Amino acid sequence: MLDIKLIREREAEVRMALERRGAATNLEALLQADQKRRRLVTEVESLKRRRNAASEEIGKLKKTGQDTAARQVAVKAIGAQIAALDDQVQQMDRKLNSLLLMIPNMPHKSVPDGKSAADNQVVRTFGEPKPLVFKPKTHAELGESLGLLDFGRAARMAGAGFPMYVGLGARLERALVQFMLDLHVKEHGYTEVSTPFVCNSAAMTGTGQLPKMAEDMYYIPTDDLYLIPTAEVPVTNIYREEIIERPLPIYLTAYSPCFRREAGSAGRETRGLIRVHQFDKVEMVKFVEPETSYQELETLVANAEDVLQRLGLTYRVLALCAGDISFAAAKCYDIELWAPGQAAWLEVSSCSNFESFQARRAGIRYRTKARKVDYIHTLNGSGVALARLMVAILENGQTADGAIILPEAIVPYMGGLRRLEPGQTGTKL
RNA sequence: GGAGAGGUGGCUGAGUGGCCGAUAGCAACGGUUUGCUAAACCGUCGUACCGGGUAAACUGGUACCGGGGGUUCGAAUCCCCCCCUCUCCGCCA
Repeated sequence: MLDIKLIREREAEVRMALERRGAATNLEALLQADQKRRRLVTEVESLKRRRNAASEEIGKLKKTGQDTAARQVAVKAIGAQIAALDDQVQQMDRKLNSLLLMIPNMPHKSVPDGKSAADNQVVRTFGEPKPLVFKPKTHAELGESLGLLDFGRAARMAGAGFPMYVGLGARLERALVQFMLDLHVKEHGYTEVSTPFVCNSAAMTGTGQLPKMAEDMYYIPTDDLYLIPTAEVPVTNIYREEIIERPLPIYLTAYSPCFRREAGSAGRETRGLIRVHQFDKVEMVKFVEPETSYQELETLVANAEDVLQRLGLTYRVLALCAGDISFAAAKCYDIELWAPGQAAWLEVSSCSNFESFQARRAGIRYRTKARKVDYIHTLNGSGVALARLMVAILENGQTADGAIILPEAIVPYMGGLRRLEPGQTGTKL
């Protein structure tokens, strides 16, 4: 969330930044609640001061054996006033907090103007979409014909949108996870963590999934827990309500499955692996000092790009416009892979700098060089998302005779296997 | 799931109604001393919010001893509910 003091003191600036998002935000109600809260707090605290002094006095008098009944009655009356005011303060706190939680982050000044995805800017492209000399198949066709994927049986147990990988398909999925984690750990300086795949509402609020995205998550009422939509949630919340005393920056990476209800997207991209309710992902999360967070964003993107470059895939990097960046982000780059079977670019990574937005919600702070406490900056990026990566590998690697040539970098993780051939992969279920 | 024990500042650990925002030790930070690493000694050493002050330094106040309620003139301390940790039992990959 945003700093209430910032909104209070630089309202116009905040309003202008939020308007760039196209978000209708009601700062007036917020500022009113803030003002009222402060007035109440000042009032109730001065009453508490009086009560404390009077109670102390009573204690002293009692020690010397004097009668304090009259004083006690008087203090009790103050207590009643305090209780009433405390109640109001609590109400204002709740109101202010709930308003504050609904306000998105301010886009950084380097974020391009724009209303929608159409206004995003291509920052760079790596490789170029190669025209295939034959009519490319989709990954769904390839996956089913090679026995790598089984959508039908998976749907029978869990419904549409829950894919199943089979035989070498399952192995390739696992190999890619392993490859990416190794790369980030050994070459990019990340520490691997393996976290819970469910989180409570406090954690979800901390990273910004709640309250706005509740409908997009799988929820387990019995335990009051949510399935994570991304490892960003558990990994960022590792330091929830802490003042980090260890040296910064901290780089963490994690594999996790991701669960998304994709509410409101029924009927869109329902075939294959493009939009699914469950997919695997390797996530990168950074905790950094505020002064460095924009440099850190660039290296974060570079780390994600490195995965794709080593796999020899064609991709482009987009700087999202102010109208398209996510709720919690101040700046965001998307990376999209070229998928010839779809004849489309597929988002496989989203790298964001949240500045102190998540840190403020989650209470993640650090000690500055002057030994003051301040909110840290958090960043995260996919490094990268698996289902769509699988799409790109299958569709780009396909040959005229229906085989798949695997990227060189993944061969060691596949036990030396270079090609997926029709018939060869054939674990028939 | 059942029974018991416990949750106090970065850590260890005192504190069972007012003299406690909290003893002590360790760690950390600043300094003194010593020929270095080290040690010794002195000092500093929680966070949030409200107010004063220049959005600094500093300063007045309020709150916080797992979380939430309650009793009381007054709660870390008493009562209730919840969460978590540990031990034993049960169940189980």
